Amino acid sequence: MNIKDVAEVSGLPPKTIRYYEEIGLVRPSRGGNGYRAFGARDAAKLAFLARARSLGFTIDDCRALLSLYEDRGRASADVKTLAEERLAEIDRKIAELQGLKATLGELVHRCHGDDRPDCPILEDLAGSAGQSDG
Amino acid sequence: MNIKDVAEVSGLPPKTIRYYEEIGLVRPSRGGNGYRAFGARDAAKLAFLARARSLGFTIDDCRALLSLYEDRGRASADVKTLAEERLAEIDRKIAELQGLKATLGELVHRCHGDDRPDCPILEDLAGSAGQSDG
DNA sequence: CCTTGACCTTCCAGTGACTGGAAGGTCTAT
DNA sequence: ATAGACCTTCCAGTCACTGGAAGGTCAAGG
Repeated sequence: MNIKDVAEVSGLPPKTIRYYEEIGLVRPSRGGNGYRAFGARDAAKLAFLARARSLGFTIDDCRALLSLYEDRGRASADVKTLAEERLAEIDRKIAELQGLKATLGELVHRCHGDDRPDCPILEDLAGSAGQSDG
Repeated sequence: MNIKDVAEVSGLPPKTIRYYEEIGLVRPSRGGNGYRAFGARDAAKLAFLARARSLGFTIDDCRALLSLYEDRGRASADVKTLAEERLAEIDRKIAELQGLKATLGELVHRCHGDDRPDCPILEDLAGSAGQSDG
């Protein structure tokens, strides 16, 4: 399999696959012409990576996950721990975004949004300072 | 005001303030010794930037917001539009994270997390491919 | 054999928004 | 004079790619 085929199978762009080789996530063999030659196991690994990345795991997580994935004697607890950490981070981000949404939503709600210059959004951004008209 | 003072007033680290100067967001004057000299208006501008960034506006948004902020004849509708776009993006991100959370949460829930190797999380990541034991 | 065009290769640079660190100048107090 | 806190610039790194240039390879068609 050349890189374009494995890209289609795995759902990752060729550029990303080359990058993953560069950082040591995959190690495809090479043909006599210098082309990368991907086997079914490479393809599976890349699909695994694509899925893990899409679930919000970092590249470092993926590295750990991959070695767990390939370790027949792994403990599922190790995987679960990683996933729980990711979950906690996702929760943190959601909470942060909801805070942002509340603040910004309130500001938008209070702004009449017409052709006059007075605007609660700018007033909030300016805070208590910078109200001079200099 | 030297950079450290304006950093304390605005809540932005000195490095970030230098960066903001580099990209043209602020233009502090300089003393005879080459030190940046920040006035009250610079401080207000930086505080404005800190607040806008913390609300999720990009640097480009901030640029637009700043020029609106300094334009006495602005239309509040322009500000509102920007804020609404940011709000929509926040909503998109929240939805995406909630999807992630649902999927990952379900996987975590189904993983017993003990010292045995079988793990629904890895099975999901692997998808239908790559189930060989080679 | 030659051309076309799709593929492949490597290498370099850029993204966003900083952040860290090195090397060196300035200020203030003692 | 010296210490230490501050300031300056410049370069490199972060994260995970992504774009593009320059050039090599392959398969099909004439």
